[in-house]
Amino acid sequence: MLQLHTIRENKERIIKALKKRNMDAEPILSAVLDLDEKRRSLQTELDATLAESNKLSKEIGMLFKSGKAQEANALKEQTAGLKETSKQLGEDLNKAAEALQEQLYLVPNIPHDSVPAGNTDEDNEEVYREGDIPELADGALPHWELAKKYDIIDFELGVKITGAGFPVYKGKGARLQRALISYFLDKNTAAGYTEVQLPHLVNEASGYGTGQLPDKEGQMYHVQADDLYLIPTAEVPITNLHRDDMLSTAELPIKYTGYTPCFRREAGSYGAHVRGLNRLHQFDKVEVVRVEHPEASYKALDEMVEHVKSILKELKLPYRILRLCGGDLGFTSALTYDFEVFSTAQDRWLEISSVSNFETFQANRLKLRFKDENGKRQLVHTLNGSALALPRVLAGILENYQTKDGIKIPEVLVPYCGFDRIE
RNA sequence: GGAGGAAUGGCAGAGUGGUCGAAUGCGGCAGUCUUGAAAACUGUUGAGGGUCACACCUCCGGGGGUUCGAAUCCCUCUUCCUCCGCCA
Repeated sequence: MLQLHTIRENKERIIKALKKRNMDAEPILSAVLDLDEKRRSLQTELDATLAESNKLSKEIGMLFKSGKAQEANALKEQTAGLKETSKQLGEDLNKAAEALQEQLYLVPNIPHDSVPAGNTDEDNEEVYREGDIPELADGALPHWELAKKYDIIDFELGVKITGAGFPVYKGKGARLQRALISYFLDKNTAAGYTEVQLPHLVNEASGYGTGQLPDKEGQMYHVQADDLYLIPTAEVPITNLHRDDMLSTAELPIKYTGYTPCFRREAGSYGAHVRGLNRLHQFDKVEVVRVEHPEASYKALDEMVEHVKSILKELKLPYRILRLCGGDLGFTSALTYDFEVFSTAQDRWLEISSVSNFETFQANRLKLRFKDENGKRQLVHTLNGSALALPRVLAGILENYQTKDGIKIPEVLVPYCGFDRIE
């Protein structure tokens, strides 16, 4: 959520920046500013009315104390009208504030200057590429075939016990998955991130805090009986750890890493591109989250990018980094880098990490602030990234490391797996 | 799940209808003293809105109500504690 004063002072600049998202923000920003003005004038009016009745109440109190009951009772009659007025103003004020909030929730974050214009993922800008794309022998298989061949992931069993998009990992498949989680967590904690284990269900306030609500309500699983949501990413519980906090500069930066399953309804997406592990309703992910001083946040973003690079390098997977264009940029993000590994057998790139700076967008919703060097309260910047998302990394490993008679395990994972081949 | 109790400023803890946004202690900040530090002493110190700055308004877990007036009374929700039951 953007801050009102930012909109008041930078309307034209914001409109221009939001054009990168292919959005004409003029109407909504004007509506926001109108509602803001309305809200404030109602507030002023209400304040004046309340000040008047407060004054009268005090007088009445003093009169009673000094035994002048009659005069007091006479004053009482004067308060009736004020009461009526303030009640009405209060209602109007609430309505205006609600309408304002509603509009404000619809405004996406302002893209960073470096965000390229563009409409779709085809307009994303490749900024880095590393690793050789292996030449596979004839008969190389996509991972869902490999999964079947070596009996390491069973999609049909998942369908039986739950539904499509809930795979069952078996034997060395399950072990490899667990190995990846441990390896990622070890890498992240070595880089200074504090490991946390989190609830996999969150309440409504948390959903609003990180921006999944209200705009992405349909993408989360909702447990109606208790009004809780299954987390779509660890970002939600982690970032909300600091909701409503007032931090000191000494506490910054805060760095967390956490492994959780992630649940996404992904309603309406079916077809060839979602086969196998490519898109699931439940998947595992290790996330990193940072809470930063505003002046340090872009340096932090670069650090996160370098960190993810170091992991992919160790796994020896061919990957590229994209700077997302305005049209592809997430609602809450100011700047996002996507990491994609090349899936040899599918001959396409698979997104395995997304690293973003949200600047103050989430912090404003979260009321997550700190006292700066001058003792002034400021919103922090929040950032997060996957390090890494499991299924597509697994797909990449299976496909890129396959040989005629088995799948090799990347060297760094062998100690975690306890085996070096899947046959 | 049942029965009781509680929720107040960074923390602890007073306050049961009228200058209470809230005593007191601790902590924080500033100063005096000191070569420096500690101790002691003095002052200062909640948040949000609003204003150039004041004024002013709101906030004592959330929501609603009674009253001229609510931290204080009533209803309701949430959370925590104690006891009982159940349980990995």
